Amino acid sequence: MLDLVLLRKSPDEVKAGLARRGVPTSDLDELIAKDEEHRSLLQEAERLRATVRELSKRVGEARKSGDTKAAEELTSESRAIGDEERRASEKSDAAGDEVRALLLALPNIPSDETPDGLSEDDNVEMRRWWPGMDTGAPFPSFEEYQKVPHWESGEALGILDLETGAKIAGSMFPLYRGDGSRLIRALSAYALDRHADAYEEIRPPTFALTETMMSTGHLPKSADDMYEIPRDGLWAIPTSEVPLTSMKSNQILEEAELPIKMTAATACFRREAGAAGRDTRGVLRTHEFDKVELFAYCTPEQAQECFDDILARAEAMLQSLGLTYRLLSLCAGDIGTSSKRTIDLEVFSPGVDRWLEVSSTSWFGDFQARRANVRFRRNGSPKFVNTVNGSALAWSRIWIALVETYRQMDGTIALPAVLSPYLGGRTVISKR
RNA sequence: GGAGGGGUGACAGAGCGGCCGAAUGUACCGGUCUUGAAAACCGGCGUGGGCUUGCCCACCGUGGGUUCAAAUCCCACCUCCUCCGCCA
Repeated sequence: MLDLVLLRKSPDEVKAGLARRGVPTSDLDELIAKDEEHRSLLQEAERLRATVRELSKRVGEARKSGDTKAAEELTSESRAIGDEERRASEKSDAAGDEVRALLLALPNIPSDETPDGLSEDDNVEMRRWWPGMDTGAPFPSFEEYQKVPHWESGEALGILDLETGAKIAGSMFPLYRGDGSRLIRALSAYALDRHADAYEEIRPPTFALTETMMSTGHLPKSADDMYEIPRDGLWAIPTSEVPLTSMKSNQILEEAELPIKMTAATACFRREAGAAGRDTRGVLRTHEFDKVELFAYCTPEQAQECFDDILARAEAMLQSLGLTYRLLSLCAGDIGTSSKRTIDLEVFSPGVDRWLEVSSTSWFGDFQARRANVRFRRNGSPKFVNTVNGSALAWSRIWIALVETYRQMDGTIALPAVLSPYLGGRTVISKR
């Protein structure tokens, strides 16, 4: 949520910032007008309420001194003003709700580093990494036996069974089996262990209340992209960013506690309503996937360090797995609603011959903290914290890259040695 | 799922419908005393909002209701604890 005070003080700055994401100036003018209306209604309601309180106090005094007649007069006067106050409050509250709804619908202001542009075509590739790059090796040219899409090799090896997944839950709900399943589990364990030095491991609930979904900015905007359980007022989380961001909601932290860094491995659920029919092969895009998230509550001054650390960890994991990837700086029109700045990591998949998003690191400023009401005490007065998060990493697409990149001529898959401790000492997946 | 008991400021813990934004204690901040510290003593100490900066308004789990007036009474819900039942 944007700072309403900032909008009042420097409307032009806010307008210019949001224009970069395609938000029309008229939206902000509407909000400013509604805010002014709300405040004048509020003043009127508060003035009446103060009168009622004053009169009520005098009723008590009159009663105590035995002046029944005065008490009755004051009571009826107060009653009349009370009715007036009720009507004024209703108007004021209604205007306040409208202000809140308008404010909630607005996205965050992109940071200065965020490149201009309105669609993903305007994202900026920052750099690429591939195994051996440091020692001068050229960008990898993959062998023919690596250029087999994972849905073919996965089915052949018996580690991926999309048909059965679809039978159980519908299409785009994958079913991994045998070593394919174990690989997912290994990746989560490997990641959590790597981050354990600085990030507290959390196993949060998989579902979250509507209010919780609001705090990250997933609601009200992206309701169609999420699975809802209306009977219980719950939503399946699209990322563990949701529960993690709300862990300290409505709390005032001590500045000395910050930054608070946490990591979580959870399933993530996405309806992919806007992407229906796209990337339907294999596990390129699925309704459910496992992901390890890195998250930090921090001061504004710490945000850059936290952002850099999360990005560095995501990159280090990709490098340790020997996968080719690139960094994309998302443009103003492509960053998420709540984000000020986002860098995506895309892994190269030789079988599909495409770059696949496997990580997204974002700085949110105080946008989410304002919604979740997470503050810290500085010089005695509370301020909103900053939130930063990023995936390290999303496994279904890492699974793709591993299965394709490490496919051998004989059709087996020889995985990197770092995973060996998590795969019972083995690194080769072959047909069983 | 059933029965009972709780949810008040950073924490603990009071609070006959009006004098309660809320006693008291602890913690915290400032001061006195002290070579220094501790102790003692004195003072301060919630959050948010509005405007004419001095005042006004809101907040005692959440949402309704009763009343001239609600932390206090009524209803619903959430949540925690104890006991019973069921259960991975």
